[in-house]
Amino acid sequence: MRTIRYHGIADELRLRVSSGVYAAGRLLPSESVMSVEFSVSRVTIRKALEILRDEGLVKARQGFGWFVAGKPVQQPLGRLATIEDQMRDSGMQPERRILEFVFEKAPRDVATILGTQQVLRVTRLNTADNEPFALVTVWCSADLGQHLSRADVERSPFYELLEVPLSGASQTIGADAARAPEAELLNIPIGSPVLRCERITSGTSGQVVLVSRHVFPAHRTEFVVELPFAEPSIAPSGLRLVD
Amino acid sequence: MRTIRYHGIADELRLRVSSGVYAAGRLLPSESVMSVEFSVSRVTIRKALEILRDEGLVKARQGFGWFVAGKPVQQPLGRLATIEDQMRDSGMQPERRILEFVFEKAPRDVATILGTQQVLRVTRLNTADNEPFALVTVWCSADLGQHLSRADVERSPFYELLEVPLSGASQTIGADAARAPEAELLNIPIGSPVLRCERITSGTSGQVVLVSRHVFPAHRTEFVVELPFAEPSIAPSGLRLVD
DNA sequence: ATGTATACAACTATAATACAAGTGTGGTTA
DNA sequence: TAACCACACTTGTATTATAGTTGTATACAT
Repeated sequence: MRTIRYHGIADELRLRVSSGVYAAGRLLPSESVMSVEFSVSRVTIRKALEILRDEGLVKARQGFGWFVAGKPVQQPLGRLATIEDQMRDSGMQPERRILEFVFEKAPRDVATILGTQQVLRVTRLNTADNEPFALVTVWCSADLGQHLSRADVERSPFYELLEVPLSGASQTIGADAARAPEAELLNIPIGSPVLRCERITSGTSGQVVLVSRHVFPAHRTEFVVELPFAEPSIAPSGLRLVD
Repeated sequence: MRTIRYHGIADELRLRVSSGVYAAGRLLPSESVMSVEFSVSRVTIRKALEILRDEGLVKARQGFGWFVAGKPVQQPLGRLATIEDQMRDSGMQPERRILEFVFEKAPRDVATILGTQQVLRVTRLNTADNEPFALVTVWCSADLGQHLSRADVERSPFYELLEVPLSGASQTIGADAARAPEAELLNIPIGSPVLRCERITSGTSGQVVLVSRHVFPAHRTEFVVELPFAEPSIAPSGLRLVD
């Protein structure tokens, strides 16, 4: 299977940036240096860097260099309140009802993400004032889950029960039509639109810890995302920290 | 009865694609390579591949290669960029068709957000590989829009045309059922799920510059949010309840 | 009708190269 | 001391060349 060169290079550079090999605010090696390191032309290196620029990971200044963009991009996203907080603020009573708590063989896609076949699956229904508003399925590896009991997940949020420190997550948001079982549980007509969200939560060492799927009735929920734009961020002048 | 060669080859390739031997979004071996592998001519390989293309399993781009289709376009959030670049990276050919370009009185909600009654409204249809992909309506104040022509917005993304520096945006994502007019334009059945987004883009001095509404067919799009650090919750961040 | 062989056009990614424009540094000059 | 300038180095941009890819057509064999 052929791969496009600069995609692979972008992957490698993304790894270095996110893993801290290239620290925040510091200059990256120049395009020429990198082109020698990867044994490709400067054009190809640029292509890879431009991908990372589009992702907001790095920035460039003509005549100066490429440097790792700071954290400000990530700040506004993290500041958004979670749904439970908002519900409590508006005086609602959030509750969760555990529907299933089983150790089983994971669906293939989940298995490949988690890297394990045997998993613990917990399916729960979140309600607010006795109105269902979210159907959640969480998978984690059977190893991790074997310390948990059904009573545990009924009492506390999942994240508090795991002894693994969590570091980050990737969240995918899409729309879909409600299928029969979930429609019944959520008390909505079959085929009515729902928000479908898949979240992959990773540990500090980068391994995938949790996979969770959420289904929300569309008419009751929406996502809000704050998007920061290219701020005038100028790296301190005269600062060249290439080791 | 003679067995037709390329039917068998198509079966084999279909198997590889659906079983994940050829991962989604990645390139297949070139026609020449495959013709050697199957010991047939390039023409025969093409016939097999064209069968799979008709089935929507793979796509081709001249001078680039064949790649596995089916993966919905993922829009990374957390950066303010056009999705068209993203689509080009995944090997698609994005185009936009301007449906309407009118100066008019804004709907009340848009007028209150923009702070103006007289606005320029541009409605366009984004396509990828001649498949409708997004229905977008953009409003900006008539003052700002009067420098623009229909040809301008046909050629370049809206952001590049405005002389006002942009600072950030707030985006609301929800699901909905497709209504009649948009369903027809997007070539989907009425009532099928769509992603509905409202984006409010602001300038550096905080004033609202653009209001835009986007409608995406659900099966073709999803949004991705990268969260650097896990929120203290399994629930997706940014989700809010609709009043 | 089906498959092979061949040729060529159009397109893509990459390489190699050149030059413009911006930045920091250090030396020179007034 | 302060202003200036030359220089090395950077990114930004454009051009040309090339190998490899799909798109398409034609001739021919089975």
